[in-house]
Amino acid sequence: MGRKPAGKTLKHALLERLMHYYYYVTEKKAKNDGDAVSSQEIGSFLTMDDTLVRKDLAAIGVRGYPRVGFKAEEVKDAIRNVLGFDHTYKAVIVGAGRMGGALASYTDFSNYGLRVVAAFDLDPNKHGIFIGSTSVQSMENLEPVIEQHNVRLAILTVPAEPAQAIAERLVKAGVQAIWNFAPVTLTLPGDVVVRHEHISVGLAELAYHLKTAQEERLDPDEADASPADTA
Amino acid sequence: MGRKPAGKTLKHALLERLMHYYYYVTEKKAKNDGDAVSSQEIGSFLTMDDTLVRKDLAAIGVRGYPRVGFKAEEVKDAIRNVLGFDHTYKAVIVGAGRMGGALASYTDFSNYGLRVVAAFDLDPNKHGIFIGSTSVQSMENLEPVIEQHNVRLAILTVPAEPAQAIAERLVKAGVQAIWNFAPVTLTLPGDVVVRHEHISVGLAELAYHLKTAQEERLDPDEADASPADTA
DNA sequence: TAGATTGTTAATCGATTAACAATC
DNA sequence: TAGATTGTTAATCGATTAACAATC
Repeated sequence: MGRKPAGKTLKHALLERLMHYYYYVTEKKAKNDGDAVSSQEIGSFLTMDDTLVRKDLAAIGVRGYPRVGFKAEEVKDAIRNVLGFDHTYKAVIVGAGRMGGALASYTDFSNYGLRVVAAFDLDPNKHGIFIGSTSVQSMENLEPVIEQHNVRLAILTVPAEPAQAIAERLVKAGVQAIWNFAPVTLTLPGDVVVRHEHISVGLAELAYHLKTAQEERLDPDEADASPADTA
Repeated sequence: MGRKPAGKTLKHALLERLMHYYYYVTEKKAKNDGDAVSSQEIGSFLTMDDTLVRKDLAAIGVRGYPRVGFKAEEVKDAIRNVLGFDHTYKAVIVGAGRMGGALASYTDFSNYGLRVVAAFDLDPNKHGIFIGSTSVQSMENLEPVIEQHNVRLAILTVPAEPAQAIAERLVKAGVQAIWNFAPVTLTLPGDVVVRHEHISVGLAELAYHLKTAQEERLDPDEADASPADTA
């Protein structure tokens, strides 16, 4: 499973919160709404404790100013820095379906350093068409392109069935991180970073909350009952 | 902010784990790979403790069989049941861009009870085109359609700028849950369920891990140093 | 039966929050 | 200065894991 890094690695939840701070500060700057933010301001916007905001910012080395707050610019820079937005990450997209196309065209990603250098699809009918600004190639070229461009990141937007096999091929060719949109859980060596973007999880969660809200409306006093059917 | 439900509501992390279990059992059944699963088997596949798996399943009312494990079918049914996959959730999509199109065409969602009844876009040029199996309508029809179909769920795939205003319009028209793909954090009344699908968070996280891995390779002994620049 | 696996209580761990002193 | 806000230590809370008895 590869050795664990020495406890330095920032945790998922923290990274996610940092992104929320980043959005907030960026929007604030766009609105020209002063150049200082207080931890309380961020906290109440995101409905979280202001102490946690201060801790998080301290963890990435941002210092605040008593009586003033944090400089928006400094917060932004520190997050960019820690998350590596100023590096450029070359990536390939495998799977030129609608999701692949949507991601390839998402220009916003370039703000975060992503540069899609090639796209591939199993289906020969797709070869030559453009998604984003790259044309789709045959899977035969996968390994040569990855090696030539020294690509370390792959975006996987194929159907469930071929996903595992393609992921293994990507890793063998040198890819170190996979952003997986296929609805399967990939099994890969421990030193490969995998992010499962199981989009249905979001849907399931919303559906669950809708259902729960409705049931509470129907019988408000059952709110404490076991979630399983009583039958 | 609306009253808090009485502690019954399942937590985000648990729901996410349930989905992973669901994928696993579903794939296992597809492979015709026996009809019992042990907590250990699931745990080692997902690299998590088997006790947690048992706790989670207990929490949704599934009982295992000593010496056997859990019946795959029962696990699947319980999860479907708790997450409400057998309900049908009518939804509208607002924003017929690429992401909207990709989601509208994602037939997999029907497994989870989603039924897209209409799609809207601000751009008149898009009106009449099809995404998935629904044609795109003018935003003028938003409120009437929501009311007529009694829609409670909206998928928001518009750009950042109009997102907040449209979300408010949706809520006013009766929508109770919003699945937000716009890269902004929406501010809405506390009884509206919002799921922010900030796709860039995934990218940021991968980029961060890639960067960290690379730095460790460059100077393996600095692995404990402060994440902030030393300069 | 013996042995594997569940179910559950108790112990541990980590993350969040509360309290408050330090700072400008 | 007085007062607002940070920075940090200590207390709390909740989630995960360890241990082990119950079960078939």
